[in-house]
Amino acid sequence: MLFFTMLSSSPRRVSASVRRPPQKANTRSPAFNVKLFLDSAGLGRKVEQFRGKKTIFAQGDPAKKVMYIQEGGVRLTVVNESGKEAVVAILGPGDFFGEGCLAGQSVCIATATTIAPTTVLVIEKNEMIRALHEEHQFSDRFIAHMLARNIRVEEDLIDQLFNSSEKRLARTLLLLARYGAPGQPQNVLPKVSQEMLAEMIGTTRSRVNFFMNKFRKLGFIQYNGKIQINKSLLSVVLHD
Amino acid sequence: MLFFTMLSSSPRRVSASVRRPPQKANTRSPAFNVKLFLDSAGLGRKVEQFRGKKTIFAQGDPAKKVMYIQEGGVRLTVVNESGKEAVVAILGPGDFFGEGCLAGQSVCIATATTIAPTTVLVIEKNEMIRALHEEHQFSDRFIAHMLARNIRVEEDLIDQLFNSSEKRLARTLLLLARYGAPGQPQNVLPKVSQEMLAEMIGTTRSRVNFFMNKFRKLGFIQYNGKIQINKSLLSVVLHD
DNA sequence: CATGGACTGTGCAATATTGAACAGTCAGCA
DNA sequence: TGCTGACTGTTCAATATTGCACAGTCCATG
Repeated sequence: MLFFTMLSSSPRRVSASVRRPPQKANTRSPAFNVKLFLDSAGLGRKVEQFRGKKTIFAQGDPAKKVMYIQEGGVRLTVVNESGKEAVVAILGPGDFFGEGCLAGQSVCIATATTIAPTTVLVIEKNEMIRALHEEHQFSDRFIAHMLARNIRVEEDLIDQLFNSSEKRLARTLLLLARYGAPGQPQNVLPKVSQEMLAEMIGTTRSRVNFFMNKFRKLGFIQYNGKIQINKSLLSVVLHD
Repeated sequence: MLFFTMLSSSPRRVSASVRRPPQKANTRSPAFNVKLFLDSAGLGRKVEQFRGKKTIFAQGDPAKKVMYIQEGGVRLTVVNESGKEAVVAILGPGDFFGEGCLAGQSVCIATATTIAPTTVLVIEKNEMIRALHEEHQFSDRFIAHMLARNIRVEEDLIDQLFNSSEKRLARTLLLLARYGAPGQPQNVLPKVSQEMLAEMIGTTRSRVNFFMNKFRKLGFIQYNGKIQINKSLLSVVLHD
């Protein structure tokens, strides 16, 4: 599961992607266990574990490995020349990342940071290429991942092109609600600061604060400590 | 080659993607000819040709086929509830599209329109899945395509998150210059209207007009009939 | 030649968005 | 207890952006 914990608020951030619920990626090939496959193929011997918020790789690092998330969550961010930061994706168990190197990218375009206790399998680029070429099930699985990932990024792009920050905020709140906070009713959000929300939808805290208060006045959300949303009312925002 | 011709200007459009030069996609697996492969595998028997601007499939149509562009160019667009239109991608020879159905999408999320005389191979979803599973070279090729496509969309997303419309315009002009107009020096752009530019970068014609005139005053571009750009000066805009 | 269609150039009022500042709340901690 | 850090609430002025409307240019076509 993902926990949206606070980050050291060094650079401003903007973002666009909220991970869809993990089952999407996980149930695509229910009969195929990537971890088992990698083990038996002699790959994925290398397992790395991270506690808390650690950097797995940073923007600009040489790109030579593909990662597979076994457990936990990872955020991919990119920074501007001016120090602004954008969250490109938030990934969970069953997702690959760092696969850009397969397409010839020699350096990482993004920084990968864990956002929860996380276990990843590390696969060398060359091993990955070989496995993709030789192992049907594995390449099927990877293709499924890329297709899903692509759809996700495209949705984010379309969201940015079409929607006002008000709608993007409403959409993000609804997406976050699908995770729920651990042990809370389904309409309670995991802990997220307004600044984090601003990063996630690609705007400023000012704006988020403005809309959060607006939504509150209109009864779309309530909060004191926990953020609760009224899904049906919030959905209305999305459709004008 | 791509020609940026005018469209009937029915709905307003916003967009984000300018196709990178075709060689990128085409040289990835120089030894492998998708057309030949599909022929020999008994796939791709179905070839469709389009002259001028035709709709290959429309948003909302049932999604059952994957297309492979042999020749020409295709634009993918999405429309809003409010009739606004976004150009999600502009594709050329060697690109696949409609591959969303492989990930379980039952209807097309985008409309595919040809923007030049175009030939596409049509592959049934089931045939595609089989070929991907069984033919190494074909799945390699497809993975390469998906990786490249993904990087492209991510770049567009990052561009939207970070950049002002002024920078996006500058970036788009530079990208367009890489095509060049047929038979013109490399700094002459293919024919594009300001409205089209607005669609491509996700803003309004007002804005584009404003910046085009600004760029002209500053000597970054000239035009009368043909748009010429000064690459080095325009690049400066990108880096503040 | 006259017309209509498709663009560009302009201007402008109505909004939307940014960026920064400052006070107030709350929890953990020396 | 008093501090500090991390948030939220609330301002506000400076810009940026949208959405029109209207005139002027160019070009193909009847």
